[in-house]
Amino acid sequence: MPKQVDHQERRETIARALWRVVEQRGAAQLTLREVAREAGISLGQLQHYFGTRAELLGFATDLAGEQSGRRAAEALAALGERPHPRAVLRAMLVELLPLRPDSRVTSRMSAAYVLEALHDEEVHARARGDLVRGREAVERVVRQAIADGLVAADRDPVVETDLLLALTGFTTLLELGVVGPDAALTAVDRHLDRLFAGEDRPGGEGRPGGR
Amino acid sequence: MPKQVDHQERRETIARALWRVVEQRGAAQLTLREVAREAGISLGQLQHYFGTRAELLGFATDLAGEQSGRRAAEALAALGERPHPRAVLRAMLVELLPLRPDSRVTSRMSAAYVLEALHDEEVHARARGDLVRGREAVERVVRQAIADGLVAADRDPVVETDLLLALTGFTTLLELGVVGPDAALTAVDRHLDRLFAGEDRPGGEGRPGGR
DNA sequence: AGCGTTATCGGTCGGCTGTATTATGTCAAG
DNA sequence: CTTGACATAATACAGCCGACCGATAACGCT
Repeated sequence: MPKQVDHQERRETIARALWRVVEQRGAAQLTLREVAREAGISLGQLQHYFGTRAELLGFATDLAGEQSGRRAAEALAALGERPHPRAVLRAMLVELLPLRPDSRVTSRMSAAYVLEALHDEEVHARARGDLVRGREAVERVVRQAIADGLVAADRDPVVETDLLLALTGFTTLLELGVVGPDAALTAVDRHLDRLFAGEDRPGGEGRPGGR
Repeated sequence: MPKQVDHQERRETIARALWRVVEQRGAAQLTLREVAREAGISLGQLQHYFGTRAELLGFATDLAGEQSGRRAAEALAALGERPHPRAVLRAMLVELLPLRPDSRVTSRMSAAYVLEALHDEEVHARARGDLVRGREAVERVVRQAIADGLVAADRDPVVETDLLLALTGFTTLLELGVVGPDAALTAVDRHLDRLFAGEDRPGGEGRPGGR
């Protein structure tokens, strides 16, 4: 069946098989043969589309990044024309947390990616660049919210941005089942409550949510 | 020199060599031969003390956990007889973040550990158990602080505990150099400020700290 | 002094890895 | 119908892995 084949589509199929391997079997089992088996193709065929292992890894991580970005953009678009900054920040955070299958895959991919980045100069630079860019996007929203009077003026935008990004620490807690999705979302909402509350509602209504 | 040898000490020496390998070369390079080279011993000798790779890994991670716990206990002891709960929580959080060489090692160890835990039933149970126990310790401090009136009574101890633990999300930001140690500490302090401030000081004095 | 125990080493084994090479099959254009 | 480019498969290969083994030597004890 070697009729002309859509290379890009083939490569994406293989990359998705790689994601499944990483998610289900772990980064240690990430071998060319395992990916080929998961994709239902032969090793030789895989190598026909990716000459080297590094090329496959780069393509798969890039695709995961794009996919994650696309989902974030869709979530933001669903918020309407001029969404409340609080909703924007919430959507960004929710997308980063492994709450739904889609974001769980990319979350695990980037976890393995970060771990490798600690010992690879080039990967480190790319991972750092991605994160810095994300940070800037969050900080812009925070600054605008302060300028619009939605967040108290004495809040330091740098500190608030850092605290928001640090909430991705829920990832570990969620993956290990220490907290449930509802508890994580409740905590995120409380944090956003306080960020946007000025001083009128420092606490919360106290719904019984949690864990 | 086969004079009688302190087995426990030998095993700890080897475990520390393993830590160095994980920290400097990465979890992917974690092989028996590499550890033996780092420890300056032969592969055969290493296997004399650890019959299997899994045994070595278990011992090394256990030791890392104990070490981390010991450092946390020391930090707490240094706070004096009846320390302020705020200082207790701060010390716990600081110990979890990769700010000093010691805690950076254990931080990376546990990062690799968590990543493997996602696909290994037994490792998952142990990692989860450790984290759950840590969570309970934090929640006890939070509840006591509320009972003592140091934290506003309308704060949900579960939510506050989750938010505190989520601050470990700074780990990734720190390791990739997206934020500096000073920025992370500033943000942690601000969060604790607000937790212990009731409603009199919802903001902060606004020192120029950061990044 | 002699013997059992412990420590250390080097080598070997089967297995798995990423990569490369070769062979076979399939299609479209000249 | 031939030719050549593409698709797929099968296999080879060199390297590293964890596990295992036997030889050797230094001690502790009797």
